Amino acid sequence: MNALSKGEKTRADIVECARQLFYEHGYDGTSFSAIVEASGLVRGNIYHYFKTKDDILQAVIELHLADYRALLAQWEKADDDPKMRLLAFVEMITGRKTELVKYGCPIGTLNSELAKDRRDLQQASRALFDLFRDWLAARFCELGKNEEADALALHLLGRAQGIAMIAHVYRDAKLLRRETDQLRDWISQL
Amino acid sequence: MNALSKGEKTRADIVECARQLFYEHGYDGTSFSAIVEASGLVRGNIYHYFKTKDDILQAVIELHLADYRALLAQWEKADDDPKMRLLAFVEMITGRKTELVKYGCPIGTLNSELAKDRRDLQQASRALFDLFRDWLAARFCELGKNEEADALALHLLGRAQGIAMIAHVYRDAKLLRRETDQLRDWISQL
DNA sequence: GTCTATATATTGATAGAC
DNA sequence: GTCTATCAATATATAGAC
Repeated sequence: MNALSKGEKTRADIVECARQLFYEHGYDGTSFSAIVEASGLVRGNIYHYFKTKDDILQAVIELHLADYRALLAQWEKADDDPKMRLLAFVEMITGRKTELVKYGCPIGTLNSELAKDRRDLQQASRALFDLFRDWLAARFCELGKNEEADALALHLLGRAQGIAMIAHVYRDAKLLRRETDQLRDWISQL
Repeated sequence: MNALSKGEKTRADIVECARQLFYEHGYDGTSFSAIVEASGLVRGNIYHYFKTKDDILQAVIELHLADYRALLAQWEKADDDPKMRLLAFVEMITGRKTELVKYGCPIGTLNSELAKDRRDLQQASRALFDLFRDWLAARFCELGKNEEADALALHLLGRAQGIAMIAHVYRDAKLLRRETDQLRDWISQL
């Protein structure tokens, strides 16, 4: 099961390479050639799989969505307590601090870049924010905060984005740790 | 006084146009040609004033620095109370909400973009963060929070960045207003 | 499905007459 | 200080033999 044909595997390889390159160098900062080289393909061959660079980004966003959906499902499975589930979100941040300090938040930096000049693509990548927004809001509902659930979800998302951004700008993992501790306190006191 | 020679005025025009273009479309998203056109110059002429695009960015950063230094001085002059001075920082965010929702924070989005692939330039643009970081920390010192002044400054900067980012991603001015109200409360209760 | 060769546009940047 | 012409590099993208 889960067997991929050769073409499917090549396609999956391209998307995985592109995701990492987009994360490390940005969408605009990643050339078609860079993706081709990283994938071990030959120059013109990539066009057999993707017509345009924008198509690759769409596939990268879908891969992100699938991965994060699986992660959220895992958090829900691991614990029934809504506060523990919210803490799992914060744990993700501290657990990924090394890459966050180096490259920033994969969702935030992507959206931020695309929002400037590629509003069509930004709309697609905003689905990643929506995924977390809705999941977090559902947890706040579980806590009985139905009225303010969405506002609380956006607040927490914003806090997380701010932390990731400052930690990225100053390349400071200690700051990230200190700030996530405050987030944990905030959740505990809800 | 303050008279600019023709060359100096042309140079200042280029920098002002570049600043706006970098803000609206990003550094990488702004071509040399775009700056030339916006400045009303002729194609090759811009190289008389700036050897490289990176040089233009340096000048843009310095323009930003000068403007923000003047703004901070104005806030200090307007009120002696440290809390009121901190509130002036928050007022800036709400006062600029239209452009923040449209293009994000000029400092944050610039740093975020450059941090990905142009670490040399990011280091220069980080001076803009340092300017606010040091100024905010000085205000927390005035409040007697000497030990935690820098941590509080970075916390406030992060909160502001997170708010700007989410408001930008969702193009939502109401969210920005709601979140800055919370920042105001946070400052009042210090 | 793979590979070579190439088209076409745009980029940042330069040389040199005026 | 202004303008024209142009360069070299790189970008995305295509055609077509194998």
